[in-house]
Amino acid sequence: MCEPAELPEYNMLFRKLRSISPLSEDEKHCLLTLPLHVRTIGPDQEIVREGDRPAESCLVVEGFTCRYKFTAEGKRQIFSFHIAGDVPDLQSLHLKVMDHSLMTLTPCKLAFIPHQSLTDLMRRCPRIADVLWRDTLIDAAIFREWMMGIGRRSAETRIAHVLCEVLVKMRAVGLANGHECDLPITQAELGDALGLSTVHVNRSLQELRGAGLIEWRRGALCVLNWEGLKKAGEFDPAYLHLNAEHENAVA
Amino acid sequence: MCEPAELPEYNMLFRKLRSISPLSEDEKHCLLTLPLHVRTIGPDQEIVREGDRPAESCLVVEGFTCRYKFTAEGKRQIFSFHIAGDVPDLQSLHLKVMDHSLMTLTPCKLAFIPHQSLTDLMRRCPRIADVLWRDTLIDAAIFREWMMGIGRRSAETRIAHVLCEVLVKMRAVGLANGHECDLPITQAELGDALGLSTVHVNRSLQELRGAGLIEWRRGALCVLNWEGLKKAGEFDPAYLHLNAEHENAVA
DNA sequence: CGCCTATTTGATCTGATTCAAACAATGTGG
DNA sequence: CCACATTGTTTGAATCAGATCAAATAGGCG
Repeated sequence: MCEPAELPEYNMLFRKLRSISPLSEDEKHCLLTLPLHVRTIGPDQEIVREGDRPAESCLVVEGFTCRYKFTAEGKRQIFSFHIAGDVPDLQSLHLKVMDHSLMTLTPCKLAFIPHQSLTDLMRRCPRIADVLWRDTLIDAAIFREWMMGIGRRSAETRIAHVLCEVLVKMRAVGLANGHECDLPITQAELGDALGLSTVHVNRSLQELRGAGLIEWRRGALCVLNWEGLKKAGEFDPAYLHLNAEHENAVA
Repeated sequence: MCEPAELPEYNMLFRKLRSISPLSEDEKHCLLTLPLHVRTIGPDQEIVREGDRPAESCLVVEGFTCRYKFTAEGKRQIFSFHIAGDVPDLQSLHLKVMDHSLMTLTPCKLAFIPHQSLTDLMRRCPRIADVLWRDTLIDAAIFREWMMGIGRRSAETRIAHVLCEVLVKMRAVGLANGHECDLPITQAELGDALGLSTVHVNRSLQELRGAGLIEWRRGALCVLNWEGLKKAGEFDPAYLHLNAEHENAVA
């Protein structure tokens, strides 16, 4: 048996929160009191469904998940991708009924946290409440950035942008080495996130590859020219509001 | 001189918060202790600019405002419209640097609230902190809904949807009579919000008018066929998470 | 090997953009 | 009260980014 602090579920949560706000030792210890129920789940599984009233929130410990919803005509819009450390349905703490669904994209290890435990934690440690609120606000900032992309930017720019975003987020929680990270999602999923058809995602990716900006094979993204990709994606990480003080801070 | 409770600034804030969560008399009185500095401002004026570090948040008392940002190529994306009762930059409480700008669309009466006062209020009255957090989460839900529209719905559907949204929000704070409300924005602004060109907004509006769903002249929107417009916009108000208990609750 | 899923390519079509110009409404100063 | 400027709406025509349809190729895996 190992110490709570070493368990990957606590570790990822800690890394995530530290990436958006400095945490004291006290606050770190506070986090370790959270009861987490870990569950392993396959790819393409629903975690929470639109209309549900969850009594717990889910921390991603391993794998990739996404939020999404379907149009009346059956078209899917993906609202966000989530990586280890994220708590994609934290909002259900204050919005009781889910207005969208949550699913795994890859096999995942998820840790479920009862809302009651979160409420207790935040009462004992108001600073953590602030950090969690901040996290939901950053979520909203990312939605805005995606809106901007979908509404006003070209397919190629959009794709470059989201690739930058994923890499920076992965780096912030220590899941990237250099300019490489896992990205085990399909082009169709990327299309559903960016409001593009699979075919067009494919052709735009070829442009980015052709320009020597990226490689992306077997679920691994490798950015060959970071400055070039940033420029192609009009990417400025300010909207991610990352904690500049900590070691994994972005370039 | 009139009682604080009757001043429109306190009244609109109260109505807004009540529209998303029940408020006790105590909490209502708590709100009245907030120091507000009211200012009147013309149309098309910047309130806060991307990069700013505001020390206060702004409550819309009268008029319409919007959040927005420009692409590298100078295209504007509007992220949200804000009506009386909204506090569009509440988030600056936890995200110090603005990642987008805020401007008036019409002449406005704005009430500025120092962050410190908000922090004090929330310490004294944690329920209000919860309601404000909830408000920022509803904001995010609206972003998701707009993303869905921009990414996956036709121009006509998008427009119908946002018109439904505005009417419901106006009704929730008592600013609509029946199926009519003010909507003093231009078609160009609507286009920037929905990722459409002005020309296409115009033609799509003609469809909606032709179908007998709406009238929209001289800054006033009149919905002639609510059920029809809801259907045309695939509109389901669940994502607005309005407080069903209170009198102005939606049909 | 054979199956299933993901990527890639080609051809065609279309919703929406762009450009350009006319028209309507509102406001302003003389 | 009217000429004129300004801003917003409307119309028409040409064009294009991206969708759709259809089929071929390539990986991964039991």
